Amino acid sequence: MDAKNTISQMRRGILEFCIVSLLADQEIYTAELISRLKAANLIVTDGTLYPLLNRLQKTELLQYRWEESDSGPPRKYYSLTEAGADYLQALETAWQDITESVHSILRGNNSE
Amino acid sequence: MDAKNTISQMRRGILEFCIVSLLADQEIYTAELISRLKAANLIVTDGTLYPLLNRLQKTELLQYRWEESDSGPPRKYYSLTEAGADYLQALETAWQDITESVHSILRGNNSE
DNA sequence: ACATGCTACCTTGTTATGCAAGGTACTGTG
DNA sequence: CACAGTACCTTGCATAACAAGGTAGCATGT
Repeated sequence: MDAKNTISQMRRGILEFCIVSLLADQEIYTAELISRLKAANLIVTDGTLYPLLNRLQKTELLQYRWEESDSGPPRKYYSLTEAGADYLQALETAWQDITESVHSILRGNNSE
Repeated sequence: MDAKNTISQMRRGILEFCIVSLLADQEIYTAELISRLKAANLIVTDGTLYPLLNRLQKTELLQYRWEESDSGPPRKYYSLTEAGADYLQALETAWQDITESVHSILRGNNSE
């Protein structure tokens, strides 16, 4: 239970990074995002994603367009704005910095 | 400001992982932990660390002993308990899983 | 003896995120 | 026209990092 907690917490922010990455090259709607993330072992509920997507759209990092579906109500297909593409680059840099920090700590621990 | 926010959020949980890693082989007290983390580009304030260390100690993942200092009040030197060592292993696995998830998303994005 | 500064430990209030649970609305089917 | 399925969204909770502020031990200088 303790480990589970921190392992969830490790995902904070990373989820946003993954979503922005997935939207880099394609328009995706929410349910598809969820199954993409699930395929990468990142289990998320729609109650997590909708607020996140709305927040990113309100800050103009994401945009969407409605598209009708063959099997139900219309869907919001999201994509990156230009600012969103810049943001993705910043997140990629941040991710590299963090992994490097973690690795330097793991390395430092064994050698020192 | 937006990017800064998520980049901070990316560190959630990772900080705990780093601390447990640093304590794997040595006894360290708080100020030393902070400078070790700073050396790895993970800036943290003591207001973040003290609650974290107390929490880990209350859940019996960390233990401490008092040691007097030449230049001021005594210090709490922390180290891992046996449960803490197991916890570290769980965190290492979780970290590997997460980095793999992120990489699979980054890769998948370029190829698909 | 005492004031001052430094170090170390700790607490409180704020903000933000992920999640569970619950709710609304559109679409197709019998 | 009821019903199931899909898609979108909101509310309340728990947790973590942080800023700011507080207490107390120790050394130094007068």
